[in-house]
Amino acid sequence: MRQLRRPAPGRARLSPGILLTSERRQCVSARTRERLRKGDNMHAFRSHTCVDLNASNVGETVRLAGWVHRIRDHGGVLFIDLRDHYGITQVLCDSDSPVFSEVEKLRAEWCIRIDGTVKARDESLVNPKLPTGEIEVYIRDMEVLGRADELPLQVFGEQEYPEETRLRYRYLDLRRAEMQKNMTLRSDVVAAMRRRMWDQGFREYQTPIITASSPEGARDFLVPSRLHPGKFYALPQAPQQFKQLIMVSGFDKYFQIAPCFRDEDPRADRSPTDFYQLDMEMSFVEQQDVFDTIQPVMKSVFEEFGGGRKVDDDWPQISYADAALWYGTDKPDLRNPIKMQVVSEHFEGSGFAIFAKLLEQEGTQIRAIPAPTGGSRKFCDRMNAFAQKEGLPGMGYIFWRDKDGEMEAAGPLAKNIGPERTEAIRQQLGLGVGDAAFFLGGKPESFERVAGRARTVIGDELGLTDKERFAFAWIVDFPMYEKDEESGAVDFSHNPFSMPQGGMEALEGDPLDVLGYQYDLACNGYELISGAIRNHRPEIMFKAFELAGYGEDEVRKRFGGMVNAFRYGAPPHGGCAVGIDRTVMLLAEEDNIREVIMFPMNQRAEDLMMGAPSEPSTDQLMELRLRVMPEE
RNA sequence: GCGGUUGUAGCUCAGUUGGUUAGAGUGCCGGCCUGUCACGCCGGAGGUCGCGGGUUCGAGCCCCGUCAACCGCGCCA
Repeated sequence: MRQLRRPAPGRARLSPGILLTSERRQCVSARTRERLRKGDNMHAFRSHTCVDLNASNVGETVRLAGWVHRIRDHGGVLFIDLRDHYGITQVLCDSDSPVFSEVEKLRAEWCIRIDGTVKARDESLVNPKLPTGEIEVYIRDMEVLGRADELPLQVFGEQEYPEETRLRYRYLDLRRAEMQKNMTLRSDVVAAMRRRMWDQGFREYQTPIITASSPEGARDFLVPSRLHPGKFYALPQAPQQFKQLIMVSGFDKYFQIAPCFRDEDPRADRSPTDFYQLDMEMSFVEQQDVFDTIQPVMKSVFEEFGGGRKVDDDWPQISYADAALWYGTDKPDLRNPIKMQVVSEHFEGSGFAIFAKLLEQEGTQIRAIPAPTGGSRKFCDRMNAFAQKEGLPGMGYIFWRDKDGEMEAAGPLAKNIGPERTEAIRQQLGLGVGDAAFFLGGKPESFERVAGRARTVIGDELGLTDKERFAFAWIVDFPMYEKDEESGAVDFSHNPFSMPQGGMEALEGDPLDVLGYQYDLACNGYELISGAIRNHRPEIMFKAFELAGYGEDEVRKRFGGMVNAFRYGAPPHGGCAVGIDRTVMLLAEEDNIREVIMFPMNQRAEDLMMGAPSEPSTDQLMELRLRVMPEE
């Protein structure tokens, strides 16, 4: 029987038996079939992959298959870089070869099979950049397996292409080295996550993809029901309720590499339509138990696949309130050492009228962003311009410089508030000559986010942020509720199924003071994990929903399945979900999530390659008893 | 829905103060070349300067509108 050569240890393996023999017969050429009849013992397409051959194979007759990566035509001799998933082998051909005239016609990205002899390269001709660089294969036979039209994008080289082109011809884009690397990295990361969850006693269980719409989250994707005209299924935004039901069902430790579907507008770090989570849930645990379980999984994945970048040992737990104050975001980048501070007292009744007047209003604050080494007017003006671009009136600043051996505070603010207040601020922030500080005022929610972005830009521009590092932080104590600024209505700020800290008693007071056992993991400015200890007590859940304006009937109607389940001995439980796409994005050093997804949607949630979304046929609509409303 | 940036050859980009026939590199096609590995050399094709309107003797360049792409805001329990 024809056999593939066993790949060398440590190399990627060729999956055996991709096609059954009978199927394989149909896709080989007449010429190959002829050869097989003659007792040629070779596999129909290849005896080795394009990474396999080295000096030890010299003299062997081999068969290779792959894509024409690059052709160098010297007239009398042709060099071809033959590429497959595993590597590149230089094959060559001169006018003595029986197939020279056919090889001359080859073009980039044609898929071919060649037979040939492995030859040692002269020492001066060895290519140290290739694992196969010691040898080359002299072509004695060649078969075109798949011709290629003129290419809309080159596989060879590092030319950049518009994303529209890349997505429309994704199969070509994916042939490129960078994408092959990203996709195999992703596969390896997922395998590692699975292995580590199993090692910790978790089992993987599947949950439905077609399910019921769940309110109070992102927008659902709806699926019309043919058997129940006028009714709709929904694709799950996450297997949230199912995993909780798995806990009620007594399985103790669950995980799943779960697809999640949300009909939301995309961002660079957010895929529209669908994305993947490492979803996990466990029974009889408190918050710290969840951290202790998932933290080693994440840490080891980052250590294994992080390309040698440092992975912090200390993962601090920071309250949501502190994160907002210090970093202006609930997903801080701790590689950036800058911490913001409240400096209101130094501006109360000061000569800087804008801030002094502001502070007379209820709920206002002045906060400072210290900027060590940022002490030049040029830099300060640039940051001020940044704040204006972000929609703020501007950012006041003070910077400290040396004047005749004495420290001098400069900038418009320093003049207005006088030397004593300026000095007090400097001492509070721990700054000195050559440093600067920026100031923002108002109601925190009005400037916090811009302040957070300014902190990031300052850290980047001053080179304070260590890029060769993964810095993690658990963000804890999220508020259960928030008030809608316009309507004044109280609603859940995060997961409505989270257990409020303090239980039933806590729900008797001001809802806005209630914190939840709800947590995120931030890494380098991205939210990688979100999770919670769940509310498994029906009476507390009804109360929690009541505060957000949902009556018991409403809750039963919408979450009836889960609420009922909690009446039959629900265990305390909690868990979290890891954003797989974002994790891989960080590991691959990409800043766009589409670089680590094989077939992503574009920015308008369209698949240009497959043509999604598309209009249904009239028959399909009839069957579903749907009619499309014309556009206004 | 809103804001920012970009839009010139298949691709990456240049294009001066508004002034002759809009360029380069790369890719493509043809020719030459027996040691290249980003091969080299010669030649060629390839353009509705995103689209529409305006100002002007004259617009790739200025103005207005519009479309598309990306990034961000809203949104993302």
